[in-house]
Amino acid sequence: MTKLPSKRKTTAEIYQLIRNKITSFEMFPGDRVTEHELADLFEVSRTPVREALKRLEVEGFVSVRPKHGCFIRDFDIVELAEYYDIRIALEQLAVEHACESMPDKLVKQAMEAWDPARHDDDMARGIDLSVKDEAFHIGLAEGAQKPMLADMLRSINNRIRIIRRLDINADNRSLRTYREHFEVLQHILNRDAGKAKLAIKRHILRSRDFAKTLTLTALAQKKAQIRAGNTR
Amino acid sequence: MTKLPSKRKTTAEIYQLIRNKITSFEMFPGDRVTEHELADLFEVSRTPVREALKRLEVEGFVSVRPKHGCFIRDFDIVELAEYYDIRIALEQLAVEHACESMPDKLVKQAMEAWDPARHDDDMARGIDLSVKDEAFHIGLAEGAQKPMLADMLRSINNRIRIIRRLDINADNRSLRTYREHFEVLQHILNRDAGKAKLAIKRHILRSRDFAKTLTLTALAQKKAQIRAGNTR
DNA sequence: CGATGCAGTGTTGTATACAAGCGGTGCATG
DNA sequence: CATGCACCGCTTGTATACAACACTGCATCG
Repeated sequence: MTKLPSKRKTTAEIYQLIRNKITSFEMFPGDRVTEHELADLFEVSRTPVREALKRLEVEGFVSVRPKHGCFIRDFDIVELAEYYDIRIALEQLAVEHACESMPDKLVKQAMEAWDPARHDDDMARGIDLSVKDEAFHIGLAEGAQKPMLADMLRSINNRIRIIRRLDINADNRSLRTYREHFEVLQHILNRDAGKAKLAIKRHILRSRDFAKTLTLTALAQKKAQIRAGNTR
Repeated sequence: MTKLPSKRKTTAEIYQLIRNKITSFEMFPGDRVTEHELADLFEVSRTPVREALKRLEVEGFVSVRPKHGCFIRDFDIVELAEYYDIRIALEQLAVEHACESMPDKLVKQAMEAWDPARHDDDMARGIDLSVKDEAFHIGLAEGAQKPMLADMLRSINNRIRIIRRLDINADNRSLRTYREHFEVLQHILNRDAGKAKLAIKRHILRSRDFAKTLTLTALAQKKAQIRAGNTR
């Protein structure tokens, strides 16, 4: 977040900036913003703001009411659960295909990366676990050579991130993640689709429960904060 | 396609127009178009064309290379198969949830609509089967009260339609569609998730094979046409 | 003869000006 | 006092002008 002497910003940058403002709770669900405000704020014209908002709209971050304004979309925990359900279905499919066609070499590479023995070292080196985690799940679909499936998982992750705004880093669940990922990979290496599918399902279910509680507490905290210092 | 005396067109209309040009093979995969061309063609400014293209890009119809132009996206049959696989996974999920929570009333309504006895009558009345078919599949997810799942199915259908450009109407498979849909609904009414999932899987697999051959022949025909009257 | 620099042209990216539509406010009227 | 209606401001939708950049082709130099 260094503030370089305001060079001309591009649409992609505006998109990121707004997205950050939403996910970091700087803009709260239900808030209304206008294209003009954002344009002034970022010191660009309305055009790139508009394009960024369009993109954010299809991704579900905001909804723009014609001639009226742009609203930060609300979300609910039911929606989150639904997305995790969908993830289970899709990732079981990915794992199944991976058992059939993911090359041993790739599987072994992934196993190295997720060897539980590496956990402490990774943590010490400040690896961003949320990024690594996402790469794992997408990687299964890509390893199975299902690019469209991978795309779809990416877009679901985008939407989940809207809801689950916290990163997975600072929790005590990280070692468990290594173990669970490693287990899935072992089953894939053994070409045991049944076990692999079960393992990935259990893993995602656990992530879901974890994400749910985490989100609820964070949201409650934020709401309390706002209620306390009602400076808007 | 009536050509009203060119009233001012809106972004949504431009979107539809371009989309039609693509799906009807008026623009062929690999073709390059510029925003300016399209703007002139439709007699609007570049702005709405640009927005329409952005939308078409996220939906996979075109890909715009920065500062270079906009290209009609190519596709391949492997991609099609992958989407059908994904559909199987998602629709099995939808059916499973439908068995749990879709109200009897909705199921019976759908059964009425898909009663094989109705087939001839529907055909005589010129019902658009492709629309009705899509409504069935989406309807299962909606009936199970999984709006996000329904959304996802919609977007997959969009992408499948890019590839499978022909409508399902003029074929000899329509009665079979009625029977297969009816069977799925029967299982849902009986709350037999196992059988329902199997039935929907078989149904989609059959659609897939059908779509594949249909697309291949249509594409071949079109290519032959172009090769014959090479008027570009 | 080949490679490389360089300018020209065409395309998208961005800024700005103008049009159109919706909502709210305030006034007039019953 | 309630209600309808007109006007005004604010917001998005569209048009146009300008900027920046990538590719192409040619000329020039090794």
